[in-house]
Amino acid sequence: MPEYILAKHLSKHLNEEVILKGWVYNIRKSGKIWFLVFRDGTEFVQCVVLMNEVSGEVFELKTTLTQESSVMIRGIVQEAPRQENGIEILVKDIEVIHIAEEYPIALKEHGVDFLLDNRHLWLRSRQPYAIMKVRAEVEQACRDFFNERDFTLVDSPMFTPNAAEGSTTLFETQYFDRKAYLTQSGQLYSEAAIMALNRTYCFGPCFRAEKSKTRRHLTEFWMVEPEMAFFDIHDDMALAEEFVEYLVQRALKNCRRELEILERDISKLEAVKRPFPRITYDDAIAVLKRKGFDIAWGDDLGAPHEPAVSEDYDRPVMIWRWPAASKAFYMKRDPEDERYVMGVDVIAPEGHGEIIGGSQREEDIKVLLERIDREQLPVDDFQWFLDIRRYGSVPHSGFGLGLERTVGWICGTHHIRECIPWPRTMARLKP
RNA sequence: UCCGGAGUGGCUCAAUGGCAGAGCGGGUGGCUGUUAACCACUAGGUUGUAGGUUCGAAUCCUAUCUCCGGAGCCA
Repeated sequence: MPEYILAKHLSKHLNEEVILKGWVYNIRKSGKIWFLVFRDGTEFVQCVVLMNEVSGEVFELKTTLTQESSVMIRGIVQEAPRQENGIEILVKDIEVIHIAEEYPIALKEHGVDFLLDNRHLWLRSRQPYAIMKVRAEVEQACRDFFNERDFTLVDSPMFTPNAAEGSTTLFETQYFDRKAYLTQSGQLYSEAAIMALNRTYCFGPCFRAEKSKTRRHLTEFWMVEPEMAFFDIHDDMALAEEFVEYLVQRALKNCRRELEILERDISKLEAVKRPFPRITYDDAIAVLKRKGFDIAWGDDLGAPHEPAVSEDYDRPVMIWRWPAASKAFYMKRDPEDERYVMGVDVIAPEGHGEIIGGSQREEDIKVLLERIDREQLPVDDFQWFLDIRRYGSVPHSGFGLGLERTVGWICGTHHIRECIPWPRTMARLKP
C-alpha cells in the first residue's frame, strides 16, 4: 500500500505527521497565513500554511496554486474545534502534482444547466460528492437486504423483444436486422426466475422514452425489483415496508457525515419506522374528497393528489387495492371484487412522491389472457410469460423501487437528476 | 404534446425605450485564524438567432431556436 493516508482516516492519526494526496478545493489567503481546503474524495479537510512552518517556496504556493490543482501534502493532524469535522492539518510541505487551469465551477451558486454541462467536474463538489456516497450506500443496502433474506440476484436483460406493459413508451434500437427495445422493467423475467429460485431480485437500469420533463423523471434510471413466490399482497407490503425502513436506517447509520454536508433534517428520516400507514385507494379518494378535491372513483391519483394524501403522515404511506382499469394487466384481481387489483404504491413523505410500485401478480392464465386480449397486447410475445401459469402456477408478488427517487428523498434533493452520476433526460445526453 | 418561465462578460444576476452594470471567478497589490474570508485596483460584451417598429431597442412587435419545470405518464 502507498504511504499516504485517506482524509477520512485522519482522526485516527491525531498529532501525527501524515501525507495526503488530493486536490485543492479552495484557498483563503491572508498575509503570513493561508488556508487550503483539501479534498481527496473521502473527506474535506482544512490545511493551515504558516510562514514560519514551511519553506519560502512552499509558502509562496499561495500565489500559484489554483482551485482543483492536485497536490501532495505533508503535515501534522491537529484538533480544530471550529472545523466541521474537528480536525485540520498544520502543513509542513506541499508538493505540486499539477496546476489546474482556471476552473469553471466557482464556489457559488450556479445554474442547473451549466452544472449539468460540467457534470464531470461538478461531481467533485461537496453536494454531488455526498449524494454519490449516499447512493452507493443505498445500493449496497439493497443488495445486503435481499441477500440476507434468501433472495437470489437474477438480473434481467436490457434488450427486449417487445413492450412489456404496452402503455409506456420504449426506446427502440436496431438489433441486427430487426428492432429491439430497451427494458423498462425486469419484472416479467423475474416472475419466471422465482419459479426456479423462489425469491429473486434484479437491480439495474431501466429506460423510459416518456417525454416527461419533471424533477421526478429520468429517461435512464435504476430500479431494484424483488419478486417472491407464494407472497400475497399483504406479504408484499410487509416486505416493502421493511425494505424502505432498512434503507433509511442504513443511510442514517453509515452516511451521517454526508447527510450533514447535505444539511438534511435527520429527524425526518429517524421517523421512518414500521409500521407504515396502509390505506386503500377508496380511503385515499375519501380523504381527497374531504380535502376538497374534485375527484371521482376510478380517477387515477395525479400530481396534486399524492402529496395531499401523504402530507398527513411523517413516514411513507402505502396506497393499495386500486381500480383495475388504471393498472397493468398482470396485477391480480381482488377475488372479492373484480373492479380492484392488488396493487400498491408507496409514497415517500415530504413531497418526494412515489418510490415503489408493486402488486400481487395474476397467476390464473384465463384471467391473464382476458386482460391481454382486452388491452390488445400481442399475445404471441407473451407465450413464455403465460408458460409460468401453465406449469405449476403459484401466487406471487413483487415490487420495484426507484433508486434515484429513494436517494433523492433520503438526501432531500430537489431534483432526482442529482442522484445519478450521469443523468439522462429528454434534453440531455452529455456528458 | 400542452401550459408557464428564462436566454445580457467564464458563472450568477441587474439595467422596462435614452452612456450595458454589479458580485463571484481571472490578474495585480495588502492583511497571522480564515470558513463561498475580507479590502483596493484591473482586464473582460455582436444582450440566443433572424426580421420589424423607433431619432434611438437588452427593453416594444413578429418569427424561430435552446433550456428550465409543471401537466399527462410513471420508479
